[in-house]
Amino acid sequence: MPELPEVENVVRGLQAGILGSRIVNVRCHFKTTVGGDADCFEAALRYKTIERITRHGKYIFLRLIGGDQTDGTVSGRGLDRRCCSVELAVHLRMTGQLLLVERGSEADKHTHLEIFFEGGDSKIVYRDVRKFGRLLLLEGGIEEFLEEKKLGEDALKITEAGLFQALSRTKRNIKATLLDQRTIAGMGNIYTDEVLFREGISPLRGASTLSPKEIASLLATIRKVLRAAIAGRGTTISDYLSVLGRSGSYQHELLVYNREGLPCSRCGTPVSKSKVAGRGTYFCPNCQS
DNA sequence: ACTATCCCCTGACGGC
DNA sequence: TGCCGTCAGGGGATAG
Repeated sequence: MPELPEVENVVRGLQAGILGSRIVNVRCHFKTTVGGDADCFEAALRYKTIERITRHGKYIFLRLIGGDQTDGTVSGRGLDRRCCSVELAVHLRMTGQLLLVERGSEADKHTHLEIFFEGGDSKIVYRDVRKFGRLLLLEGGIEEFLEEKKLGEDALKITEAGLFQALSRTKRNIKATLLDQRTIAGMGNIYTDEVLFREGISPLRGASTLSPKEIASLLATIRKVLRAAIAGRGTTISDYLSVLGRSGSYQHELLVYNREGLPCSRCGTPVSKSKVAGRGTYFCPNCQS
């Protein structure tokens, strides 16, 4: 399940692989992935150039410019380029993958989209076993989209003051609050459990009961864990792969997630699993309170 | 406004 | 071997 570190690795892979490339063809095999109208989506992408690739939380944004011409020149030369740029927002949800593969490789039954580029011998494919992921063309800009979704600050950018404010105004527990993308964007089930374990905080603890000191420590750990996971090329439990098809390595660094019944690395008590905020939640009943 | 629950979707897995 | 139920979970929709 791609969370911030996995998405960041995908962004870096895309930047290395397709930044500046011009799209010459798009094939959509499952229209729900692109919001329902495959023809419209394909036409909107065709002949555009990928100018910028960014991320906010678990969303990837590709800025596309140009298009509407087949002769290779950037349209609107001498005009305001912004008038023909569009943002493509991508959310991988649970099992989505963006892969850079050989142009001639066959699309399997889980490949929902193929994007072909000018020159070169590769293409980008979007695969998604469970079909939860979406690729969405934004009418407005990124800022407008973030506002509409009410997304919180990115987990690597939020300040102590910002996190304090977000945690103090809810009656929910800390796990549900950190998972809520409107509070802080980028945390998912795995990294939330890991961070709370490292902080010795029970997932059931009320978010608003954390002291400023605890919040400062929590944020430092959020940053530390996310950065280490990015450096470890993400966590591969079942589906996550980099753009080049490579597994992550951070699953080997996990201290509680997926470790039900195994001894806590700090005190030896068996790691518990229960359902919190509707998610399978791993924690040490002795170390976290 | 806030919170909890259901739903989407497929593959893996356990029980019989 | 195969059938069936359950689980996994991000986020949108809906209900309370």
